[in-house]
Amino acid sequence: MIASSRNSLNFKTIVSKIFYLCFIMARLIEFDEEQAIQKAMEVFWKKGYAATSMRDLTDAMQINSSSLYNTIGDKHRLFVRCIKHYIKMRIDAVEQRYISFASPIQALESFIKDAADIITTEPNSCLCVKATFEIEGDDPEIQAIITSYDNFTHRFLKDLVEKAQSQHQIGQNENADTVADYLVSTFIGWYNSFILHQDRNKILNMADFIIRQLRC
Amino acid sequence: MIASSRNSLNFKTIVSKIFYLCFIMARLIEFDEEQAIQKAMEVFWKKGYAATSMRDLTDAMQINSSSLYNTIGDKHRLFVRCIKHYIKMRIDAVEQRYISFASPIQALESFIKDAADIITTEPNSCLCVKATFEIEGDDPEIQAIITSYDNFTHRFLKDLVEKAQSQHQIGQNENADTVADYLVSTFIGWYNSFILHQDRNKILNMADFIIRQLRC
DNA sequence: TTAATTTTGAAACGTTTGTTTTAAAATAAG
DNA sequence: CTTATTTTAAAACAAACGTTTCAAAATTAA
Repeated sequence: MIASSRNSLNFKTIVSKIFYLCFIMARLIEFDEEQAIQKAMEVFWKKGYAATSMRDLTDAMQINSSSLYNTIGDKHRLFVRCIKHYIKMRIDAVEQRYISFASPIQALESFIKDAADIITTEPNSCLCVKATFEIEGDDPEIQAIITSYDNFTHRFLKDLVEKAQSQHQIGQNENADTVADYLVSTFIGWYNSFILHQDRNKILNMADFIIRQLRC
Repeated sequence: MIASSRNSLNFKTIVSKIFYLCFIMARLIEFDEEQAIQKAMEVFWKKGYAATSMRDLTDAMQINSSSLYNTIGDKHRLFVRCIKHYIKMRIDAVEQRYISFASPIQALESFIKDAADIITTEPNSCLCVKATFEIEGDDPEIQAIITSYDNFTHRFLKDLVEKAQSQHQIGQNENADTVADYLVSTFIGWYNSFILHQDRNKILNMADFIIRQLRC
C-alpha cells in the first residue's frame, strides 16, 4: 500500500505552534518552503513516487530530513504538496494564457497546439498522469486531487466546445461533455506516444487531425 | 536507475547447463515456469515495478528466491519476462479474434468497442502503459519491447484503416498512419479516464464518438 | 545575560530491500 | 550403493529504506 503511515501534525505539535505564534519567538525556519517543494516536485516528476527515496528528496531540497519532517511531514505529505504545486503551476499557466481569446474555436485550436507543444518539448511527461498510473486506486487522497484537476481541464474545454457550438464554429451534433472527455484522453495518449517514439511529427500530425475533425 | 545490476547467465552457468543437457541428469526443476511468470506478472501489473518487492514476487510465485535466481534471474530479468508474457497474451487475443472479419470497418468498430470493454472491465489498467510511464526512458530494454508491441497494434489498425479507405467505407482524405496513431493514443487516454472517474459510460460515449468521426 | 523555545545537522533507529550463500534433499548415471 | 550434479529451503548479507532521536546552534522575550 502506497498510502500508509501518514503521520500528519499531532496535537502536541499544533499546541506548540500556537504557543510559538502567540508568545515566544525562537529560531526561525531557514529554508524557503516554496523553493524546496519545487525541487522535490522535480525529483518526483522525473522518478515517480516509489522510486524516489527520502535521500533523493532531501538532497534536492538541500534540507535535513528532520527539518522536512518538522515542517511538511513524511514522504506522502510531501508528495501531496508536490502534486498540488504542480497542478497550481498548470492551472495558473492556462488561466494566464486564456484570459481572453478572439473566438472559442481559436482558443480550442491554441489549446490543442499548446498541448502538443508541451508534450514534445518538456523533459518529462505529466506528473499527474504518471502518478495516476502508479497509484491506480491505492491512494485516494492523491487520486482525488488529480481528479479535481482533470475536472478543471474538462470544464475548461467543455465550455469552449459549447461556445464554439453556439457560435456555429464547430458541428452542433456532438455532446460537449463527450468531446471534452475525448480531447483530454487524446492528450494523455500523446504523452505515451512521445515516450515510446520520441517523434514530434507524430504528435503534431495528430493535433492537426483533431482540429480538422472538430471543424466538421 | 531502474535498469541496473542485471546479472544474466554467466559463463560458468552456461557451461554447467550444457553439461547438464548432454551428460548428466540430476534433480529436475520442480516449479512450472510459465505458471510462475503468470503469477509474477499479476503482481507487477497491480503494483508496478518499483513498488513490487522480491518477497511479493516469490510469495505469489510460490518459489524460493534461490530457485528464481537460478532459473529466471534477477528482478529486472523477471520483469522483462512478465512484460513479454503480457504482450504475448494480448497479441494472441487480437490475432484469434481478428483472423477474419466481414469488413474492415466492422473490424475497426469491433476493435474500438473491445478496447472500451477491456478498459472498463479489467481490474487493472494496461501493464505496458503503466510501465511506460514508470520507466520513461530509464530502461531501454523494457521500452524497446513495449514499443514493438505498440508498433504491432499500430500496423494492425493502419492496415484496417487503409483497407476501409480503399473500400470507401471511411473517408479517404486522412493519412492512415495518423489515424492509427490517434486511435492508439485515445485508448491509452481511456485508461487514465477510467482510473480517475470509474465511469464506464464516459468510455462508451467516447467509443461511439470515435466511430462516428471515423465514418465521415 | 538568562531562560525559553525551535530549528538544525548528524547519527542512529529498526525494517525492508535485492541478492547470495550454504547445506540438505533429490535425482540419475555408473 | 556410490558418485556427481542440481534444485531447493532457510538463513544470512550488506545496503538502502523511511523515520526518529538528540544535542548543539539559533533566536528573542524578559
